Amino acid sequence: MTENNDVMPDEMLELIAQRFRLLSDPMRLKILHQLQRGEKSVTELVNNTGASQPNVSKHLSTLRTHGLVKRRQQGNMALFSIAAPFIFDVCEIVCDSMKTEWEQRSSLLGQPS
Amino acid sequence: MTENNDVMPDEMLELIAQRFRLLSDPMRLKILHQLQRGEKSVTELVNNTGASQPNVSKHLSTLRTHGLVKRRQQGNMALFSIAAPFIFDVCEIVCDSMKTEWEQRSSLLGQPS
DNA sequence: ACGCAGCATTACACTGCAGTTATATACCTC
DNA sequence: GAGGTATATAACTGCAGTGTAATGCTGCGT
Repeated sequence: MTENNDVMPDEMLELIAQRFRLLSDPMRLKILHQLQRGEKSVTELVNNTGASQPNVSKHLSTLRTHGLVKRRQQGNMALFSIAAPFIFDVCEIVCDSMKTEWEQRSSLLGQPS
Repeated sequence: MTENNDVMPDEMLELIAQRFRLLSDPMRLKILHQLQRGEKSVTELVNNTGASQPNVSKHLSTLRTHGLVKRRQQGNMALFSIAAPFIFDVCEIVCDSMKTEWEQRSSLLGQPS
């Protein structure tokens, strides 16, 4: 049997999973959240996130490789900014879902049957 | 300095990242995609995904632990279904983003400057 | 030219997690 | 209750990816 009801090749699933994986790290989310407020240099991100400089650079590198951020060189420093606004849409949905579930839990606890 | 501009505690980032991490595995996406078409038993999922039974069970277990699917026992078998519809919203956004980027690439290639 | 600040890259240790094998548990049928 | 089916769990292995320390590179100021 193993009917694979087509409509969704494994290759596609890999790509989608990869994109989610990029968002599955707290430090990367922190960096993206900082960038949401506009272009920032590496040093600024280091200061605002509390991570080490190599760490931030590495995250920015992978984010850029996968097209989530873009880089602009200005004199001595590198300025990064968001390249894929869809990020914030998915984050908002996830946040909302957490909020909703939390409210459901507390309302259930609030009025015991 | 290290101004942490509040508005987004690390604990929250951990939770969000965790949720994305659940969606960052192709096999789990495959399972969820199967469940999108309705309640399924473990054996059905095993057949439709091609994964081993322990593997599917384990994924279902973690998905359930984090509230993404729910379980209903019926006689001999366990029926699983989606518990967090928001999943498909975020997947749709990600898919759309990939599609958009792909079209941009191909349109750039299509009309060389 | 020299020294320094900003950033990237390398090599490496450590951790987490997916998948497998083997085994345990529950239920159904005869 | 014996045997088979459906699912869960445990222990283990291997790999991928995160963080760090050390080093390299580039452009700026003096």
